[in-house]
Amino acid sequence: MIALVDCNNFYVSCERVFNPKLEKRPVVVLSNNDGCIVARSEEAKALGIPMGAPLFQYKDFLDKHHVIALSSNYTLYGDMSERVMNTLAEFTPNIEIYSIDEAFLDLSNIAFVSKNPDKLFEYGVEFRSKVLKWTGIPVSIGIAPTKVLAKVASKKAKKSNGVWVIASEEDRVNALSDFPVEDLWGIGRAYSNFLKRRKINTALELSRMPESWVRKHLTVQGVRIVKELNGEKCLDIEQPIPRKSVGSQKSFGEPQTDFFVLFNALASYIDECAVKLRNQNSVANILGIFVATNPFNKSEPQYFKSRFIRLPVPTNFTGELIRFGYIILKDIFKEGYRYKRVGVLLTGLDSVNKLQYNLFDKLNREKAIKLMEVYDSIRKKYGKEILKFSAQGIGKEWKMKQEHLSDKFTTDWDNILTINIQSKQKHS
DNA sequence: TCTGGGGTCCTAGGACCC
DNA sequence: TCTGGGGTCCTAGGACCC
Repeated sequence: MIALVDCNNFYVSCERVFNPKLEKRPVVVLSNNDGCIVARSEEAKALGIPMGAPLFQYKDFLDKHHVIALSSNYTLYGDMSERVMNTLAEFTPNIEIYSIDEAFLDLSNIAFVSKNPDKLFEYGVEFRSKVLKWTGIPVSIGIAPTKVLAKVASKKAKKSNGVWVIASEEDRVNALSDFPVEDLWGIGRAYSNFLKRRKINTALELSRMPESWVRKHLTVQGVRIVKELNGEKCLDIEQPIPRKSVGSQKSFGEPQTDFFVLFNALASYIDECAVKLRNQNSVANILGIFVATNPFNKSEPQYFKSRFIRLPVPTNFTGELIRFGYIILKDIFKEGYRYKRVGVLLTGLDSVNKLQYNLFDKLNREKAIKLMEVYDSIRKKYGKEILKFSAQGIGKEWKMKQEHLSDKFTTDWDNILTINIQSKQKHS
């Protein structure tokens, strides 16, 4: 059996751990630049605030209903996620961290489960209360024979008491018969529109479609979903593998027109990516850069341009990547546009060990590697702001908007939580 | 005026290799 | 008149996930 553990309203729950005033009140967390609503408490969902709604369209509504809006604090969420995952890993080493707030667990090697196969629900309940106690984060747990069914079970769990088990054939048919097809893992908007046009509305109905039909219209991924819905395992608990690409793109707080402002931002994004490459011992063969205006602003001239190059030597050296980034940006940047975004994508990743050198290489690679080791260790110890490439600049023009940011409670000593105990009783 | 960011997988066509 | 087969890489687009 497989368990899917999914944190409830994760970003909101992280904020609530450190700010109890947010309990039982409608709370939303915003995307970068305070642009869209990307997480909602149950109270906020009950008010009918949709996922992904632009903040400016809902500002009045939020004020009217006293909804608290917070900027996203990824430093905090990342650290809280690690705590949750470490707690899960205490139960079984066979765990796949699927996203910042979700993990699949293989229950087959857990002694209690194999000894008491009929007590999965009780096991889930205990599991859930342990995670809550240890981390402060409420989770939902779905337990089933396949990943897709475990996903279904976890959604069911969210709407009941936090735990849902699909064990028998009867459980399976019951769970799928009223499960909307658009809520299935792997069925997005395009596919669900397509299926509904053909009167396939529930997961059970989809599970009964012939394989050839599914293959034709939903590709092999659809076939896997259907098989898993029928209890046939197609998707394994996966061990972490190195990423195949690393990218970074961010909207500016304000539109930018100056080449060097774009270049400063680009250099910063390249640095972020290069750090990720070094952390997983990868080098990139291909570097891609793009620039874009704001596609929502129909009244302004639009411009989007991207260009990819193959690097002469695969690399993860920030300085070298910035140098090539500059050349590409020079090439694709056009004067006279109000740019909203610049981005970088590094692909064709290889392991450092497979590195092929170039006969005409002028860079002292050994020195570059040592330099980056020092660079990374200093920044790890004293924070990312302590040391930068000059190309990143010191300007704040392009930085994103974060007007309602909470503190880094768990990762910065200066932000550690203080608690004022106020009591009327003197000897409490 | 204001609309996120970081990923994966699949398909299909064309260029090119031997 | 009749013109193969097996493969990779690249690009672009579309779908999906959180």
